[in-house]
Amino acid sequence: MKRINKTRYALLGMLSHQPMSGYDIKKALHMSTQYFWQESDGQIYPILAELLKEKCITSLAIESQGSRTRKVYQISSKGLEELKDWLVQEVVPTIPRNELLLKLFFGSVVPLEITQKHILEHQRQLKKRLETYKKIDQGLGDEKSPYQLYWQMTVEFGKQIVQAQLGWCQDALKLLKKIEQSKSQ
Amino acid sequence: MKRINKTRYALLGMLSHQPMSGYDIKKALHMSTQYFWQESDGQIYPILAELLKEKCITSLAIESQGSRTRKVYQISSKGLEELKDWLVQEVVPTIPRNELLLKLFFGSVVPLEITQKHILEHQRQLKKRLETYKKIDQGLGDEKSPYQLYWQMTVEFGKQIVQAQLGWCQDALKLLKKIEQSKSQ
DNA sequence: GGCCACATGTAAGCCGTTACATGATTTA
DNA sequence: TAAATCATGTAACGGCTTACATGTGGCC
Repeated sequence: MKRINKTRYALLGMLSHQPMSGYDIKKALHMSTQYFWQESDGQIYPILAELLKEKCITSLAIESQGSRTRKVYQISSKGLEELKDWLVQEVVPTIPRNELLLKLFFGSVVPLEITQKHILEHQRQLKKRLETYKKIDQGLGDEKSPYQLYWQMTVEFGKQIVQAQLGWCQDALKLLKKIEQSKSQ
Repeated sequence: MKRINKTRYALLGMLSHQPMSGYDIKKALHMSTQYFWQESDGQIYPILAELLKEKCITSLAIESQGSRTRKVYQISSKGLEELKDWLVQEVVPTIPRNELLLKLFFGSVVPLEITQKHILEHQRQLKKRLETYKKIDQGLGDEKSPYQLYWQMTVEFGKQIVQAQLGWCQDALKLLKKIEQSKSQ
């Protein structure tokens, strides 16, 4: 089974919302999908060039100010078809690696406090993330453009996951404390 | 910042529990960490050889039956130190990509039913996964070896996450149905 | 003047999966 | 006798990150 480059679709997808430059896409991804999809420079620019060559996108404008250029791209009908073809295909399930859980799994090798620290740090980050979600929610406001609704759904997903993890953190910390006490006796 | 090969630590970690062959490790990973850490053949065998050369593990036994050989490895004190060094280091937070959410995010590009189908399929898989967790729980039973407790914690994590996602699936499906009805009027 | 954001790109190189190669043993 | 499991390995290749390279414009 050939692996497909999903970056293509992330780029096409963003351009399906509105014409943008590579830099714009990067920023937009950071704003909206930061917790489930990121792209790096090393991917964005080369693949954008590829898409242009394949006529999946067209160069809408090249704005120049001095030696500073800005290339704005627009999705073409061919690109839109390709995007749709991918969107209707079944999601290929993949198991992401979780380093925290791997360290936890081998927790018996190190002192209990190490695991405790990892969980506390995770908890801290989760709380920060919840704040970000709240800000996004406010930004989304009551507008209901067709794609803001779908955005909202992904944010809701993130919130649920984070809250579940926060719950787990509490339980795990409690359990560790209990073990700690039973050992010190 | 150099990227470090975490497969090393997954292998060392498994060997810290007990001596095993590459094939054993693969099976053990599948049994215990399948939902947050997997390794493929193409990684396991070469890295096992590397670890042996660096004396982080030793070859405990080479059992042969005909032309079928089985190499059992044991972690060395050097390997154990390396494992511990990694375990105490802070977890580097990484955002895993989520293809389901990406397709959802671009949901406005395709008919509503497509998104519905993706979520239903996800729901189906989550339910299957819950069953697996229950089986693992039964297998873990009441034994309390030092590392089974940590295993339990990772299983608990998985269960929480899955349940949160199942809740989200219901909400999302309800929302989609509402939109569907308001459109058909 | 210095820092940050804007803006586009290239190159190196690891990481990891997939497919290939090989063959024995057990089980239905 | 066919299929599944046991068992170890290699090769190809793509994906992706990181670091490098370069320069402008605005703000404090």
